[in-house]
Amino acid sequence: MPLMRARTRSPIRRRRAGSNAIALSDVARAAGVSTASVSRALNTPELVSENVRAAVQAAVTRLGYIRHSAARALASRRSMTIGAVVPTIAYSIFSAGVEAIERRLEEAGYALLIATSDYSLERELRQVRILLERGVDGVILVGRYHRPELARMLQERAIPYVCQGAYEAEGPHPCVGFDNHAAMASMAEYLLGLGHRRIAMLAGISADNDRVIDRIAGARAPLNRAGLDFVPGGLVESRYDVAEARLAMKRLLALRPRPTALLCVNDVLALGALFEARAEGVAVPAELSITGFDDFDFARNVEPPITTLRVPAPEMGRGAAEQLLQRLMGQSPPQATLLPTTIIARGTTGPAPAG
Amino acid sequence: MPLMRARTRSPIRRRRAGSNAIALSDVARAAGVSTASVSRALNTPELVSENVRAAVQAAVTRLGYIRHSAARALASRRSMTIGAVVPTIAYSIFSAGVEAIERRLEEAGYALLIATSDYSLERELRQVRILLERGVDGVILVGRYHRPELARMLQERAIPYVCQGAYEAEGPHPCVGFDNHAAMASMAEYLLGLGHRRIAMLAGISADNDRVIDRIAGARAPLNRAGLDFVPGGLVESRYDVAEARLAMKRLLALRPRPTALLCVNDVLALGALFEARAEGVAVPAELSITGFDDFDFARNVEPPITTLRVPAPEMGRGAAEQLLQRLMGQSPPQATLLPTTIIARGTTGPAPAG
DNA sequence: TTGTAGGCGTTATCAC
DNA sequence: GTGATAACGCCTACAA
Repeated sequence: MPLMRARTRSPIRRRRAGSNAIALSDVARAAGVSTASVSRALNTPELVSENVRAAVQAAVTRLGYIRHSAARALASRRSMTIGAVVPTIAYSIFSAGVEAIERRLEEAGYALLIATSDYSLERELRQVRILLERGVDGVILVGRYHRPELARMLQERAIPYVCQGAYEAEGPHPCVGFDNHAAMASMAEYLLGLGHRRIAMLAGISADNDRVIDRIAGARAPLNRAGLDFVPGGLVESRYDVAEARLAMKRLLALRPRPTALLCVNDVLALGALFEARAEGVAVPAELSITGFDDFDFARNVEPPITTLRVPAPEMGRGAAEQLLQRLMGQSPPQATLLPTTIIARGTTGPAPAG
Repeated sequence: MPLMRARTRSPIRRRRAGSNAIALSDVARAAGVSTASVSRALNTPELVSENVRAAVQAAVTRLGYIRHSAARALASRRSMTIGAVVPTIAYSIFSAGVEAIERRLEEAGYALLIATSDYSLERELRQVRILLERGVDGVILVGRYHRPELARMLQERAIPYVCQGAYEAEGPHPCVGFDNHAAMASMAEYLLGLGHRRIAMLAGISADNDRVIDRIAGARAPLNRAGLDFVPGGLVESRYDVAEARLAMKRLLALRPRPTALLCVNDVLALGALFEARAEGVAVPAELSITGFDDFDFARNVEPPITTLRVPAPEMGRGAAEQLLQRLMGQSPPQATLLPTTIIARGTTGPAPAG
């Protein structure tokens, strides 16, 4: 009996440093009930008598007890935490989405761990690994493209996930979003309808980015159907930054003959294009029509207000959270949810100039 | 020996549902070492032999082991998680700060739990309570004003915290930021120096918001020294939203005689003011000078570019994270860190019109 | 409805 | 440098 020996040798009970915080057992003692009852009173009050509930409640407030979620997570095998990986939160479309996710999760008692991928799928994968270490119960991603290991890791651990901001009816990933291809196609058709034939495109960096790729292809489709394409040299990529967009726009404005219309992949790019056009003395929309994408705050307030396409960012965030919560409760929501987008015609577009 | 009895009764070892994931003990078995050695190989590799390190490493990758941070948190009494409460992440100044915080924390192996207060101190307090339940090791807040219970809760649990975006040399809270009063005072002096005497102010909602209050007082100070004040009816509050700012600006433009200069509490408000002025045909800066605050992306790109005051948002975020990390490592960084701001004179300000 | 007690996956203490 | 093994604070199957 080596155990006895050990006990005999060091009769003083071993204690780890710094366990000073009030624990559930302290509440139990104060309330004169068992720890199980305290746990139940806190988590499933309907399973406990009125007396116990009141006593526990009183003890909790008196002692200022705060639950220890690491211990809960360990024992219950659920962390009540969701992870989200977004490209950046510095662009209002994403931050609006994240805020919506957070609000919905908060209602359900979940916390949100946010990580940024900086538009890199490799970094996205690393971030998901970190989120898994953190024991998230579910994951929210952006877009259709992901490293194959990512889904594998998630599926192996049976961690539900939802991709937001894109839509793919038959795709491998659950998603809630809109059809980027169709949306941009409708914008291109709108320009064609205005009589434009010389059309250019200011895109984001397409590497790793399905939304950009879909939007470029979406713009091209109706052009091709009309026997057209972007003007030669008329497809330029730029980071999502007004200053960079202006630089890219410089190149587009140097094309001869100049395009009469420009499709931008988002509103930041459109804003940069608009500023640069104005600085170069190019009249918008008289000489050049410009379209945005997203409908962020400033789109409607610049002069002229930007014609753009409203993207349902908060609805997507809320929808993604909702779908994840349903999965977490064992339900089977639809694999893909399609949200609508609308073209908002404002002041930066007009009929193609004559000639 | 009741234990023996129990064992005899149910000889099959009890197993909780779903403990399917690979645990550290699995790695230990695979590597042929003890769990203690695995733990050491992972956390303090310098304390184990090369052999053990290699064997553990191999087993980890072969099994696809991922650490269980709840268990780590429980055993080590540190969650390696920091909480941050910001008013909103939908405004680029805050999202830039949050991104900077996140980057620095990531380097140090900490995760960031983000919560929003929506500019309410009450909600901020609730969010901190939730963060404490989550077992955060430290907290980052915004501003000087907080509910007294907040600091008490944090101090009771010895959770370090830092307030960001404001500066108070002798204040009760550790902080890293700049002096809102002084910054806005310098802007007011700048306008006085341009000869303006009829000055108005477009402020944010001042309730619960020390930054707004400090900036209003800061603007007033040099005016008062010059025997002036805002023009009657010339102090208006608005939410941080371009549309709302335009509404507020309408009232300011209706004042007679009209102010010749307007101090805005941030760039969003300045942008709204600028748009509204233009819509009303008021020439900026010929008839009216407008100043912003923050220097967000669009400030330099609108036409005319906005005169504003650069706020070191990423530096504050990084600095706050840094200071917290130091506290977590048992160091004692300065209680208050002051960061510089600079006026950036651009196109929305000019000399006061004659007469 | 309530209590008992084992186990969740790690870390850290102790002994070697 | 390494191994054995008590905690860590809570949840929950089971028994009463």
